[in-house]
Amino acid sequence: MGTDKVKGHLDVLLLQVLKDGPAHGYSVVGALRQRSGGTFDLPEGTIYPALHRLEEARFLDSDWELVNGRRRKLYRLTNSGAAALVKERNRWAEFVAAVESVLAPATLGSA
Amino acid sequence: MGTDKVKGHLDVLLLQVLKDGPAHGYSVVGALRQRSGGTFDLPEGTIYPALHRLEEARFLDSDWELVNGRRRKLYRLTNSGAAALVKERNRWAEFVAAVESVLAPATLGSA
DNA sequence: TCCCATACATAGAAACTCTAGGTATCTTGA
DNA sequence: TCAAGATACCTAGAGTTTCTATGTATGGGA
Repeated sequence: MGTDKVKGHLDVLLLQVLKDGPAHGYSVVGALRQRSGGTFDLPEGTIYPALHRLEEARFLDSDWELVNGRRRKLYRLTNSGAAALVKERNRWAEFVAAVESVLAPATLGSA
Repeated sequence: MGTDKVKGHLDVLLLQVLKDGPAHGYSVVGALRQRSGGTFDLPEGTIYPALHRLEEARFLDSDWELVNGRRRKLYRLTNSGAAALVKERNRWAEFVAAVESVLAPATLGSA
């Protein structure tokens, strides 16, 4: 059915998590789950393509790591990614404000 | 490019607007624009199919009106639609809380 | 008379996320 | 030892939503 939990806001979430420190994809899944209190329990099939997309947009770059015989792709926020994060956070704030003002009862008078 | 302003939250918005009084599609466009302070300036191609979808889900029902020689389809919230609105508003609140907690800086300690 | 606002509608494109698979390594426990 | 589960990566295709583009029709104002 496509539950669609993040509703088009994945990018801000990923950029923010990576702003708080470099991380690899699999750990980002856990970070989002923890930081959202379990609400964002996203499948890997959501995270990996999104990270690729952000890397291609130059908002992230990456290096391969080898830890205990397992390879990891460590992502880091670029300067351009940090700028994008600021922009995306502003968009988010605007978006919330707009929805909230629609959800506010009309009877109170909008003026 | 697909600006995609409402990001999967159109339904709450429509249900709320119609909860505040019956309305026809074209006027809903204006209502959303006004109540969102111009942020949600949605094309008719977004609104009409969404209203059809909500009507098919029994959250709305409608009657044709004739006003000044122009026909209008007046939509009304059903009881089931009112219940859906409550549920959707709760979802929205949860969603905002989850995003905000991810956007809060990790350095403050999540515990 | 022509254009704009009003008022409806749909088809197809585009974007995003999820489902569902696949590979490989390390650890733990039976 | 061997199976299972956690770790860690990946992609193709489906599904949903929203937008673009287009079409029809009426009423009013310049």
